[in-house]
Amino acid sequence: MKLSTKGKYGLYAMIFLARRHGEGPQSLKAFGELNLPEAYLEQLLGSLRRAGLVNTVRGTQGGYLLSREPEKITVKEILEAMEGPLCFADCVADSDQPPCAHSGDCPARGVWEYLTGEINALLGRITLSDILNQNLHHPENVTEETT
Amino acid sequence: MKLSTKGKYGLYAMIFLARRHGEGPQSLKAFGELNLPEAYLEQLLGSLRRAGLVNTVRGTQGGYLLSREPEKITVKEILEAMEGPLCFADCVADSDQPPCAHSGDCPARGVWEYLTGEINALLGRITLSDILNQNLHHPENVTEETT
DNA sequence: CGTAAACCCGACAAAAAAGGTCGGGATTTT
DNA sequence: AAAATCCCGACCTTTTTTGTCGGGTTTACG
Repeated sequence: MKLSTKGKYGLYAMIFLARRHGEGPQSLKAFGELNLPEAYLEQLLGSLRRAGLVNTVRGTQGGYLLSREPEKITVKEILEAMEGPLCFADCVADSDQPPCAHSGDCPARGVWEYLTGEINALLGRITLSDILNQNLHHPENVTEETT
Repeated sequence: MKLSTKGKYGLYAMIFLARRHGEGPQSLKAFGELNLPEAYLEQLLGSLRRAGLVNTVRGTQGGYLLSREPEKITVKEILEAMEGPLCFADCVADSDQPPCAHSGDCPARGVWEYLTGEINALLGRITLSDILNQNLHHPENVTEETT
């Protein structure tokens, strides 16, 4: 149960851009300080662009910049751009999916849906500016369930 | 961002056992109704046993059974047994891990820690009996963030 | 206008992980 | 002893991940 480097690098790149927000386009070389494979990062930035999270300026002096304010970009969007939508079981995401072993009354289905919803909500609550400000609050609702 | 079949099959198997809880050992063949590759499932059940989640009885009339009551087994334990611990970035799980690109003040680290904690808590709250009873309540703390 | 600095893009490839299969061994009941 | 089971490691195939590479396109600037 781990995140791929795509997701990690993608978030690192976005955090980098958030820090430089307002300072004009950041060239690929500028990302050098992150110590990530440059050619690979270029690909990832392409995905982020196609997902509408970054804008690019071509030509000399060009580079990448956030398409929106850091407080309007969530971790959910970034990870989804890099790794596709969160999906615990195909039968949940894709409606025309096979039997999932126990069609009809599959008892696991509820779990997948629940988890997908909760985790997406969680990821959707965290923005780039929250990260810069280390503003990651624990929602104080964790109702104790210890029998 | 998807779960592997290991995680899925593992949970399916555990739900199956939870349903038959109290009915004695369930042989591998009994799992047949789940329509999963038998030889593969056998492997997975081995992992579940080694993780202490199922007990086995060998010999004729043998099979697998839950090692504890369904309300004492969480989805977290099951998924961890199948896929290893949740880990967004190595630097969080493993303390002697390399630079993670921006050692020192890595701003992403807080996110990984936060997410790991939240998701583990979430998964740890769901038990097999919750699943059988479709008792997946939304913790009513989801503070709306829609600006 | 020419050149250099950038991004853009598709093809390729090595390595790792996923997803199984197989054969035989060990245990236990009957 | 035979049959039903689990146990285990070795092996294999396919897919995904994690990149690399080469060349094309766009644009600022002198």
